[in-house]
Amino acid sequence: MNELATKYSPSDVEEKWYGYWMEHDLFKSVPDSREPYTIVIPPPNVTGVLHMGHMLNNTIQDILIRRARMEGKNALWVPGTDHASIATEAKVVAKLAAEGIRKTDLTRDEFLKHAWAWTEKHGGIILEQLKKLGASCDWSRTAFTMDELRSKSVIKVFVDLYNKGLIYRGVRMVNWDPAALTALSDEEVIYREEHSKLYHLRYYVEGEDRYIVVATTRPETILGDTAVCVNPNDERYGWLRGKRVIVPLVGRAVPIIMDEYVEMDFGTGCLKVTPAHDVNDYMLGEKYNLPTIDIFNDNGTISEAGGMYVGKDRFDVRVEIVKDLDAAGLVEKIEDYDNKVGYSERTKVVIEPKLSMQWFLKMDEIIKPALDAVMDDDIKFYPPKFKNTYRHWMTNIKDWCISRQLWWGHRIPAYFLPEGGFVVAETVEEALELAKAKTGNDGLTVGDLRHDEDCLDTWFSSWLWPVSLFNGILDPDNEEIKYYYPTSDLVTGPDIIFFWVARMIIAGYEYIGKKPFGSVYFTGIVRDKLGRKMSKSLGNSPDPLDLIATYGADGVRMGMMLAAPAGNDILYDDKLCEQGRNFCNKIWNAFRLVKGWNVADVEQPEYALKATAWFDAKLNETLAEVKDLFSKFRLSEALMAVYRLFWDEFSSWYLEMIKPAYGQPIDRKTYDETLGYFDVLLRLLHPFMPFITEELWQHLQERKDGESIMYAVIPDAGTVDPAVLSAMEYAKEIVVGVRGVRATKNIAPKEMLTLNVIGGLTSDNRSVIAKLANLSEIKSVTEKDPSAAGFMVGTTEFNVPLTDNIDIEAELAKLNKDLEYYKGFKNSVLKKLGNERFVSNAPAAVVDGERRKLADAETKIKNLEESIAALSK
RNA sequence: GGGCGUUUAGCUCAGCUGGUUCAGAGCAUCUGCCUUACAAGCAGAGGGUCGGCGGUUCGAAUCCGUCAACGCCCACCA
Repeated sequence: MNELATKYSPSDVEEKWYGYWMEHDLFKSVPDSREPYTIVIPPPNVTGVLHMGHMLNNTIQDILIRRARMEGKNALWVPGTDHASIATEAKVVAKLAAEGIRKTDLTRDEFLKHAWAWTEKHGGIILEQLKKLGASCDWSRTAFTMDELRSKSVIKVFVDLYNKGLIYRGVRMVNWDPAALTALSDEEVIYREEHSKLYHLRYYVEGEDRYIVVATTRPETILGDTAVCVNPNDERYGWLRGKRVIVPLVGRAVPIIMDEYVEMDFGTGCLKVTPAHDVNDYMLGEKYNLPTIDIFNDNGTISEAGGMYVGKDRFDVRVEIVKDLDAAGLVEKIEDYDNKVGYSERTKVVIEPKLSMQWFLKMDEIIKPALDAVMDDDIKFYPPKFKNTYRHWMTNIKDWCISRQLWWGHRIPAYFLPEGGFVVAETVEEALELAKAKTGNDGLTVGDLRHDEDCLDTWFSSWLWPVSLFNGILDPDNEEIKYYYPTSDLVTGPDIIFFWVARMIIAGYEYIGKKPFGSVYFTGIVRDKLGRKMSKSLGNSPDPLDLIATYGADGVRMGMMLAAPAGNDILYDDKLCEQGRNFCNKIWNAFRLVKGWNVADVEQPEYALKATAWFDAKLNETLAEVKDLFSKFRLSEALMAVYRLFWDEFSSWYLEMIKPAYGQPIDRKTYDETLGYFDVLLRLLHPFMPFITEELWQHLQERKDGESIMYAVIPDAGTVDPAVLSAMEYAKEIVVGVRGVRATKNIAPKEMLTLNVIGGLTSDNRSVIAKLANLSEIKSVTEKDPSAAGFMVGTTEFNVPLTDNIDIEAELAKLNKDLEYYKGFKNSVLKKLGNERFVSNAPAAVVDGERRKLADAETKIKNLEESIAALSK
């Protein structure tokens, strides 16, 4: 053990201990009599790879899990992956395309075979990456949103909600993704501000030479115009009442309708109405019974119904039609215009509003318990500002479009009947029975039923995650759901608050009648130094595995946590990981130091007794502080508290205080006993830095096979005597004062000095001061030695007699500067105390405080003046 | 167009219901050190009129108003 290298080398250590933890099943949890602490992982996309966001998120979860485990709780972190319907399907389609295979050439089953092959090949890579980070998930429970249990749960829930009348099917205007060829939910549409054009087009009045001008950002949609609308109060257009206008180029005559929906101030005050391709126009169409002309194919090209430009892409047509309109003299003008355009979250193409038959979940009633739970803090959000966001979404919620025109996902359990209509059932056999009952036709066979082609939105399975992981849908009374549910904390990004968090809360109440988790910790977004979100597409994100290789998993974990207050974005910088790595090295070397000591049950010298009494207090103080910070999810502050405890208090101060003379024995308290300082420090650090702490903890004492710091309990804080702490802070200031004299006077640390204390020193820690400042003597004197360099701590003046001549001018200048400062300070206090209203209004304690400040300042001024006088002689 | 949040040292942030020298921490910077655990280190030091303005108060980084900058969320103005 004495041949430890001077630098910590993470790679072998990490592999070794992760293997050890796995081999001994240390991550495993089963229900028992202990209090459970449970986290379900936000399931990453099954074919995804680890990015910086995962890194942050999962580090936090692991810290919480490990800490809970060390508090004696039965800690369970359940891992798993999400089938990510649209994202995965897009990847498979792209892969097939590269091989020259089109999705449309395949049957559903053939396609799914490819998709499963893809999933098996790439699936789970991300989970392996999490292991490198040290994630202490119970891998025996690894779940998948499309495994058998989860799939059955989803189908059962669909049927149940349908039977409750909460799921319905109908033709609605939905967000259509022309690349993925599917409907999307409102949440899957991202709006972006764009610089575009506002085209002013001429619509001639039928049979007249007069025309009106209509402004539009989408000239290609005139192919689907079935009306023009003006505001009935708009005097400019009263004459249009009852007339019809000619759609430019198209030549179709469409009616003028009048509705107050139209803003008179916007554009020209005339609105073209295309009911098939705009949500508002659709409403107008309904209201005025307008025909709808769907001019687009599913892939965004112009359909036969468009009549012109058939088969051409919508954006090409926009350019072309403007040219043609212009040639025909039908363009009044073209203005620059900024508007919001909706894009598909996944495929990044412009969304097309489209009328289609879809499945929806009614939201207005089902959300109620979920809204209350968060508003009443039954589920706590950290930071709480997200309560607002949540409430706003919940109170403006619309029905959830849950069907997708995709194959990779949970197929909707609806079966269409030959005579029209459909039935909904968990299995085709049940569906057949229902169909027979519904139609009265006993001759129906399974072959007569047509299974709905659509599958469900990915989030329709992940919203069940905290429930389905414990089989709470299929078997609501099982031991596991009763023990682990509600889970404790959820750690996730605010970007999926609606997609996932809100919906899990809804499902939790609907299916278990209880909240799914007690607290939600929203992490920030990881950004680069320029403030840009780190992403693969921008190429500004380091590969987390490279970082782990460079800095060690512990170093990276610490680096992430140093900059990650709850809810704040974190600006990533390699410096952070460097700091983490350096800290590992510090811990490593502190261990090398103490391990070299000769321990024995020996009587301790005075300075060591003082040091130990103080560090006891300091340690307990930090234990309490860290516990408090954890309870508030202030993890970066908790880490900083431990960091400073280890580096400053323990290494720089305590170890220097007790450092034995070469070969001298030292007592066991520092490291050679259970719950000795080193042991407790490692325990405190372990949730943040699991690998190095396990490595050193195993070196600390002989351990049994299977024993691990993972289950070493973090002790509760003992009582702290604040007087012990402040006494040592005072002693430290004196030491710093002497060191300052050494630094300015160029005196080597090994040269012993005498310290004169004017008026004498009141301190229990003289022995510690003498040791750390390397003093041969601490002497009480009555006045300053003119050849000494001085400093002041509190109201006491100290000086160090020097053998060399000192620079009297410099010393005087320093003293005078101090004197000026304290005189100014005294004046401001005097002014305050001279203020009648302050003295009569402020609480007595505050006034007393000011009086004390005044007395202190006066003492200091007197001391300084005496020193100056002595020096000036 | 609505709502929310942020603005404190060069950087990232902490400062809870106004009052103990409250203006702090880490990093970075500067100076001196290869002092027998650690140069990925040790010792010491410098650095901010708390975004601007106005108000409440004996007293404001903290409370109120207002302005500015930045960020996020939501919304059907073509």
